[in-house]
Amino acid sequence: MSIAIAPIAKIETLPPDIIVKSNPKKTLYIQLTCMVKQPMTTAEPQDMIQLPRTSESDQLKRIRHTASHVMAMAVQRLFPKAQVTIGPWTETGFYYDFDNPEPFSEKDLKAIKKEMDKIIKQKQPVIREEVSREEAQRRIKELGEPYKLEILDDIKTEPITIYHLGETWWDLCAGPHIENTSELNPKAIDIESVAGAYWRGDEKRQQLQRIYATAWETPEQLKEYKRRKAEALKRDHRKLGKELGLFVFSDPVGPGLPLWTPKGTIIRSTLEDFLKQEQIKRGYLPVVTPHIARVDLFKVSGHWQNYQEDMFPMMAETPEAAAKERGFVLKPMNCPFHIQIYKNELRSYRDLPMRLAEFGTVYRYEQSGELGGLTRVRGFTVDDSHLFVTPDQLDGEFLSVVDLILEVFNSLQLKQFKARLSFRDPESDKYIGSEDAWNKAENAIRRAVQTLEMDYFEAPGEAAFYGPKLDFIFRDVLDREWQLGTVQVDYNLPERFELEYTAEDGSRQRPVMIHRAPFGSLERLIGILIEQYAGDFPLWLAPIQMRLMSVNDEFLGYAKDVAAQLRAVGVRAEVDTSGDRLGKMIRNAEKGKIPVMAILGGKEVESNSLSIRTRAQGELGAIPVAEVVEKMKGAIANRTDF
RNA sequence: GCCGAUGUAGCUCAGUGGUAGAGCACUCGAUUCGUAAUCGAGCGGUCAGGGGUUCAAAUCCCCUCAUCGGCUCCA
Repeated sequence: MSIAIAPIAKIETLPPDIIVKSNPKKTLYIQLTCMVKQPMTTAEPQDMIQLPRTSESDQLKRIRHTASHVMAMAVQRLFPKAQVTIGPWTETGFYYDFDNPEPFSEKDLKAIKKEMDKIIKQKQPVIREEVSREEAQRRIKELGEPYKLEILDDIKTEPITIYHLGETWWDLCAGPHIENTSELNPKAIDIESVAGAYWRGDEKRQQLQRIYATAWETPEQLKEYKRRKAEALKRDHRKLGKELGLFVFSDPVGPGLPLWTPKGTIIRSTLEDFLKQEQIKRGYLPVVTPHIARVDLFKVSGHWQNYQEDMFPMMAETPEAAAKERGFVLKPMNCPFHIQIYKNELRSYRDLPMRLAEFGTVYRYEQSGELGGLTRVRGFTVDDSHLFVTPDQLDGEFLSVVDLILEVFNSLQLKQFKARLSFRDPESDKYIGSEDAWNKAENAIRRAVQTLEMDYFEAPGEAAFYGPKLDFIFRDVLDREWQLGTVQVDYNLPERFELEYTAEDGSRQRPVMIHRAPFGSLERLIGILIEQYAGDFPLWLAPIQMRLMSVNDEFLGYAKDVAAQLRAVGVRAEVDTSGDRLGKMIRNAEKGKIPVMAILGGKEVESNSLSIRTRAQGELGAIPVAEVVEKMKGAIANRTDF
């Protein structure tokens, strides 16, 4: 079979992520992300000052390596009991992890910065030395720093390089460094924050104190970096969501359980309607399933065994039932429900592919420290669909799902993302199913991204326990990465639930499942969208699309009349009846980020027109009402601007 | 879950042991106004919740809850 894939609109991937994580498991991930096929550039606004990225600037690497040593030296001068561990650069700065009996306070950070400035002024030379493994071990033992011994064990090559800072302080380091601390500018360095971090990223091990800091070539770069950070904070979806009244969290309801206000709900349902339309075009079938089910359902799927800790506790009618694990649970996934619908009838190959789709709300008991805004919540809605396909249909269906997802991103102007092939970790035993099934599934995904000529990277160990995934990763304003869309190939759940269809020759065959969600989570998507648009939703998504303002209340009747005409054709229009002066009404509409404003007075009433002002373009002058109605209708339908 | 910080009116915030404040929002009154803030008055608080110290606690101490920054986790 062949499938038509629409040409993919220009897609920019995020630049490779080279932030070094303390978790050794993630080292591989870091290296692989560097291998994105074509290095892409970030869409930088026309800023006066270009900020270099550490990964692209040898000089910044040197500055940050040395600055981290200066910081570690300062800490050990002020806190003699502090042990040093690792201190890598990141894309925007560097950090250093210390084992200190007491956590560092804000005051300590200031003192550390002062001490750093002192060290820099002392013009300490940075001297590279190569030593043998034995010599390195001897010196570490002399110092009494056990963490360094562990680090040494990880360094596989010889000789071992040591960097000295002045006469007494040194650290294991691969470099490169600058030659003298006098090359650092204290005014281009800043200590930012302190946080706990586990040694080697392992929560069972010692928790260290991580100090985050940043260092630049010039004070101007530091200033610009801080300006951008402050700028980014303004578009934080938690801040904008509150200001624009899109959603709220309420203590009595509980953490991680967002309440959607009317304005936020309009955005939600508009997104839902948009995707439902796309799905109808592609032969999806709508289903609805309940929020709870017997725990047994999730025992068959394996979720109970794998994720019991992360599910809301089971509801049982009696203590006896609870003891026997007989009860109901809030669903953490929709797939077992859709599987039951599939199983309700004996399916023929003629029924396949069968694409069951639902906006299904799931509940997961996320760790308290993980909750945050809309990006990580305990109750969220997945634009979930499960495709039951014959093995022959797998490739074609997979491609058409990815095509849909890219189409969705394109419509939402989500242009920057990374495509991650989340495969199994060959070392781990948490995965169910046969080697053969996994290979088939992983190859299907690889074939798809290669057919589509997408930029992608492979991430071993990131697969779901039942199958590999193609994940679409986006960044928030604080540069944190979040998974939105996902497509998963699954041979295992059909096996566990004993799914079948009757083939052409009359034999019983097992279907393959594709799990897919373009949005991933409606909550997370809207969080990302708010930040992406900085609250300025495109016209078709804007909760209020037009506000009409009368220069005085003499013409309110006309305003209400026109608003009714607009609403009659599906435009979300409203009238400002506050009685405020025009300037104030405009200010309020601008602050509310309403895309189109219509001002009217005697002149407009006389000519049956509206004076249009858009947020994007400002004053457009008087336009006849009929034309405004048509333009609004057209722009909303075509998802364009007024 | 772990480390740290924070929690005062609907919102943004001031108030370091001695009578709870400001701006905006809201309500009322006046103003009828042409492209980002008209003027005036009024309403509004168990200072997150609970316990303790003190003659006296928003303020000091303890516990709980929530939020924020990290770490860990993420079907």
